[in-house]
Amino acid sequence: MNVATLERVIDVELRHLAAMAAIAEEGSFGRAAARLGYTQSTVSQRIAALERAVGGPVFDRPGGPKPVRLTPLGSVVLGQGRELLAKAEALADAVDRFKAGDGRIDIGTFQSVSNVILPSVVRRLRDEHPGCDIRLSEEESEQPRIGDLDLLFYDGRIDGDVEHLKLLDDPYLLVAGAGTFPDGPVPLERLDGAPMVAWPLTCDQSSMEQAVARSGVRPQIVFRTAVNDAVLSMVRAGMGSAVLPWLAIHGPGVPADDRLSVHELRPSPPPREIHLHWRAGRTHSPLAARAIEIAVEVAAELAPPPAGA
Amino acid sequence: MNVATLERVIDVELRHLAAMAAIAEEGSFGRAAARLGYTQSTVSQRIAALERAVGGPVFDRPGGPKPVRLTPLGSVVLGQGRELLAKAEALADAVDRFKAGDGRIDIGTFQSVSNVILPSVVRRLRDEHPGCDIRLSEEESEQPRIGDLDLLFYDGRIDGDVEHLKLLDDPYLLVAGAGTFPDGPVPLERLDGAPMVAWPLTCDQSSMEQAVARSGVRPQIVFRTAVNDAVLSMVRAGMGSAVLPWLAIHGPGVPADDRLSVHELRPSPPPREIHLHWRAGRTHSPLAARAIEIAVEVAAELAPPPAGA
DNA sequence: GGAAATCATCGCTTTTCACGATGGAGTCGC
DNA sequence: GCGACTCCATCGTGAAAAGCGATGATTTCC
Repeated sequence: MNVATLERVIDVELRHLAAMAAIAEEGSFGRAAARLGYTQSTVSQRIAALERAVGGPVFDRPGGPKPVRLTPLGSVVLGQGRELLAKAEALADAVDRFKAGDGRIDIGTFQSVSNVILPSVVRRLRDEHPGCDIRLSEEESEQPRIGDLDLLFYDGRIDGDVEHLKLLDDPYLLVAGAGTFPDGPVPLERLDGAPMVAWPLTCDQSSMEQAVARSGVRPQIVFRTAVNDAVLSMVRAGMGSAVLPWLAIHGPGVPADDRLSVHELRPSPPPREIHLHWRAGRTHSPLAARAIEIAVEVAAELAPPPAGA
Repeated sequence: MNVATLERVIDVELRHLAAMAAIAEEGSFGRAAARLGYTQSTVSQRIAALERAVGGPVFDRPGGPKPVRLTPLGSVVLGQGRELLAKAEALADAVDRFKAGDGRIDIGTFQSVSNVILPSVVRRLRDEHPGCDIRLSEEESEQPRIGDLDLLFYDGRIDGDVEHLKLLDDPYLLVAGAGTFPDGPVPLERLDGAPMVAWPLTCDQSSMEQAVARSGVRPQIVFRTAVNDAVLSMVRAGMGSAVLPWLAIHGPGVPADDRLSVHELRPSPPPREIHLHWRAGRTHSPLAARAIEIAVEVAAELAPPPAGA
């Protein structure tokens, strides 16, 4: 009960308890040693160390072929020790599961930007790791924050300590009601003063409109909505044309529609870049690492956006 | 995920986890080291060992004055690790409590033999160790078994692998209705053919009666009951006399009674010996060790039985 | 760009671990 | 009884690890 003893108690080690449990089950130091793959003398010393740590004998050794038996102190130690060993095994299991790719991943996405990529990523990730816990969050704030997210899809730069990977260039195209413009590329200046439908000024939309404005072209924005289908419907209805990224027009989930015609712009505004972000200097979980790989694959598999064509 | 890794996971040690927890709380290897009383290089190596064991980094070290941060793997390990540390602390507490004398003790007693000693023992033990868990069992079988009992009071020999300690000699005395015999010692042969009340033939009763019989004296047993008060009442009622141990007559709880007279017998049968038994070769719990001491004290404090007087 | 803070690494000493061999203690069978 | 057997403790040895102090590399802040 002195101080030395109290300090000693924390010196119990998992090996000691494992040896003790094996002995209690086998009834013999030697058999326990064989089971654990050690020699008898090693096991004997481990128990001696354990007994030093707890401050008293944990086994009575009758000698001869009689099995050793727990002392009352030994019962206390082993009772708690088994729980400790169970927790240790739980830790090992948790680590293994983690390394197998189970676990949780938090992915952020903003606006409807990444909705053509993220579903495929999620589907493949779930297929590979059925036990994983994928959480998506779509913050609608102007300035996205990476916060505690593992990964963040966004089409612009994030401030803060962030690394990023460009998934793809998504060029802007002009969508107009069929017959509004002749087939083929449309000169950008044709949009000056033209009625247009557009997304709100978030994400890359501002950059694109600023680029257009720098060319001296000032379209007349007659309606803004974040709902992509609404934009296309308005174009169909003749309310105006729209400049939209390739993915928003040809992406999965956008049906072909012969009431619309799509044109390149000359000169073309700089394409929207879709990036995948994560906090700098952070080690990825296997799940996050795989998610990045999958995102790259998915981006590459999308029909290659007409780079300069 | 290979075999080597799997084997490694059980190599996590409590010190590694303690270091990890301290670092996670302090945000720095160096401060954690100071808190734990080690040097920074030692803590650094402990974490390196832990990372080897779990197969990956548990902290991201941004470098410079930025605090280190858990990796996803680190979160998993620390989450489980804290539980492990809590269990280890629980083990230490349990050991300390055990050594302080808390815990459980199983005491066996048989017949009413020890009922004058045991209550005092229990009272003193509870006073010293309020948290202790004292369990008494009174088996009524002919042959007492020590089983899993820590201590067993009995007035005879126990077979099996048992050590014992003689608490006291309890001499037999003759109890008769006042006036049945003249004051002073009574010759044993006066009991030949005399009506007598007696205990059942358990414990030392058989030995005593056999000893009497070997002297050629054959009393007439007119009633047997294990209830001591009933024996005395029958003697008072004139049904006969009785040969009872000193404790059964003068023990606590037996009121003085001038309708009874007590005599020594000449020759006196061998005294009943009250023993305390425990399984041979077993280490006692502190509680059991103290109980033995107390039992000896209590036995000594009983008014000394008239040895030969 | 320099100062400060932080963790990793190296060389070194001390302690611990694990082994094989030996010895002492107890049990069982003849 | 008396040897054969089984069991655990201990000793000596070599390898591994813990712990320390000093040094170095990297990053942040001023």
